Parts: sequence; structure tokens; C-alpha cells
Amino acid sequence: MTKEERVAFEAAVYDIVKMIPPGRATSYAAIAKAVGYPKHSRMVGRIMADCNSAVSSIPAHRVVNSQGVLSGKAAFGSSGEMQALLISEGIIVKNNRIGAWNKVFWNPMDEIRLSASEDPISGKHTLSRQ
DNA sequence: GGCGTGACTATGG
DNA sequence: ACCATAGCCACGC
Repeated sequence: MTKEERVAFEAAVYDIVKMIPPGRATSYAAIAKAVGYPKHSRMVGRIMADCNSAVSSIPAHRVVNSQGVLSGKAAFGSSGEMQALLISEGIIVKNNRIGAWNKVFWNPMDEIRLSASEDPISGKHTLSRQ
């Protein structure tokens, strides 16, 4: 992954996260797939950890793991800040887990159409909105 | 370059 | 449903 690709990847991730509607949530892997890097769910997590959502206007609290568990809650404070944000949007949370996960889950691929392709010759990734 | 470390996941018991 | 495992990949040391 080149430097340019990392920058593009990060920007694409932020774009997706900002599209998540209030009251809905998605997963690291879903975002990774949507931006064309299906094996980079951990990188999405890293980006969320660094984004400082409190001052970046990025709704990072709407990103949880594939099971609907608030695996990143530690970054929001020790008093259940992440959970509070989700609850304030109408999401049910119990034991660090989102209730009715299949209903709350927001699939980026349903809303955007990215031609997440890799040029067979250059190996370069392209992210174009349709 | 090796090695440990994650806001990760799919899978199998 | 819970736990362990193996695969994953960028980063920092």
C-alpha cells in the first residue's frame, strides 16, 4: 500500500462514516469492503482510533465490530460515552452490544456504489462514485 | 528486517 | 452463546 493509497483509503473511510445515518451503525469490515480493501478492517479501526471524533465531527460511535459490539468504547471515555451517544439516537445497547443488530446495521454498499476495483496492470486501486 | 500490537473477522468446537 | 485459533496488515520499535 503506497502512501497515496493510504491517504485515499483514510479519506474514503471518513466519507463513509460521515454517511452513516443517526440511529444506525455499521462495522469495520463493511467499511473496509466498501472502500475496496476487504482485508483492512483493522486499519479502519486504527483510523477511528485516531480520528478524535469529538472534534472532527466524524460519528465514530456509529462504527462497531461485526457482531454489533462496542469494541471501541474505550476511546470515548470510561463512563460509557459511546453507549450514551448511541442510545441518544434511539439505539438499544446492552452489555456493550447493540440490540437488533441486523436492523440497526447500515450497509454502505446499499447506499453508495463504489467501483472498488484494482487495475490488473498497474495494481492501482480506484475508488469512483457512480 | 523481525516482532509485538491492535476500535478486526470467520470459523470450528 | 462463548472461547480459542488462525489469518489479516500497517505501525512503531
